[in-house]
Amino acid sequence: MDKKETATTDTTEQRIFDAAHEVFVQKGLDGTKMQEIADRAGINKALLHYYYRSKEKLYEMVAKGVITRAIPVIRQTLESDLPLKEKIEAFIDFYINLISKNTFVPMFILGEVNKHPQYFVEHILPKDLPQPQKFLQQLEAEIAAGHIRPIRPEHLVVNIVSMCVFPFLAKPMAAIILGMPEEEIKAFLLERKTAVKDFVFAALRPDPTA
Amino acid sequence: MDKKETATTDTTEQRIFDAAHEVFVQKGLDGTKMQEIADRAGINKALLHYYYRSKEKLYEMVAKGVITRAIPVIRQTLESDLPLKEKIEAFIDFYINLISKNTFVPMFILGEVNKHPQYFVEHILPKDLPQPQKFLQQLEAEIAAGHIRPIRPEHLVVNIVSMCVFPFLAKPMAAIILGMPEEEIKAFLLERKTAVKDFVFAALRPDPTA
DNA sequence: TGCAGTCTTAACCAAATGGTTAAACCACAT
DNA sequence: ATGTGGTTTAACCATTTGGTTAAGACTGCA
Repeated sequence: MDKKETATTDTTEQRIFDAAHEVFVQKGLDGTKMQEIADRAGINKALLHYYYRSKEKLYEMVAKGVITRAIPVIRQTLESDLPLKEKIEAFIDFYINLISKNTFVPMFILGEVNKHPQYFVEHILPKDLPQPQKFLQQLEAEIAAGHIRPIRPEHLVVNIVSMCVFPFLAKPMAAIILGMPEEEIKAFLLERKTAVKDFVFAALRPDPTA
Repeated sequence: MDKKETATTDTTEQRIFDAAHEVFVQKGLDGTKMQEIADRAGINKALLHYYYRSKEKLYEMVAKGVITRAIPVIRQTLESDLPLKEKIEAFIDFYINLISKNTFVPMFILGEVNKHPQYFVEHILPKDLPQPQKFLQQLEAEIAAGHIRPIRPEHLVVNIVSMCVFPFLAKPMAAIILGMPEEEIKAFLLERKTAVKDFVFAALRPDPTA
């Protein structure tokens, strides 16, 4: 019997998982010490190995948890039948809401992807990723109909994701460079929900000569 | 006499610095082992401490080097007297050129900023950062003159930087999600020089009813 | 050639780190 | 009360890690 199948709230196993999630997400695989997870979970370090066998396996479970929590909603957003404009709005809302509630997560994912790309692709990323094809096709149809300005669809997707995610990544530096105190930068980041939509739709307006 | 003042090309000290730069930029402070730097520099590990005294001091010098190499050009771009459109173009060109030649650097900077924000601000970031005020004022003047569509200047700056930097950060994942092989993703990233400009200027067009 | 200063090496050190072990503890069933 | 299986503990282990040390090698100068 696999021990992990019996996990319920507030068991030792779950407490370890929650603590590990917090620490791994902040400090990544290399920066996380097992003793720190144990301290945070309020347990003896040997239990980490009793329940999860190794640091790497614990990390793998945590990382998979982080990724698989986002996947269904990304998939729903990308693959739904909503009209394009509403889909873009839903996508932006989703991304900014998700990240503002889990501010360490994007940095964690990107950090680990860049540090251990092979490992991440083979062990953490699910095989059935959401496919942007439907979204891209919708975009192409709107361009062909002259409703929006021509743009290579991949660039639009990358632009939107960039503008949603990066400001959270760069928050400490942005606060300094833009001269914003903590409360102000927080408000600024939430304001980006409307700012990004506004910018994207402004960019997508057809040329007046078209 | 401060040993570091005598550094010239291909001395042991410089070889250590170059090796440390490569490893720190890829693996960050936590993930970097001193033996690895020594191996890469082809020297005995004790020399790391002889020349740089500690891991932290070596890291500090490398990180400062990374930051200070970019600052003068960012400052020139932001604070120059170029017209706004040309300034935006120069900024985008600069950022994408810089990053495509140092693909690990943005991840390094963001990683370290997020992991050790206090330390980074106090020890690595120079006190005299480039000020975006002139750029922001130019933008406000153009908005007031009706030449460009109203946008909160900070959002525009953040949008531009986001679209320049993030795609390089997310390259491994983007390649998978967009189904692009290595050569194609490279070309795609360089293509973003024109794509980002195009998008930004499209977004800044005044509304036809204005 | 000798000397002093600098550079380099190999061995060593103490602490940290991920992991192991055996015994104690706990709950439940007989 | 005893046995059993599962959980937890404290001590321990081997390796890794950043750093130190002392001796040898090298260089430049008188």
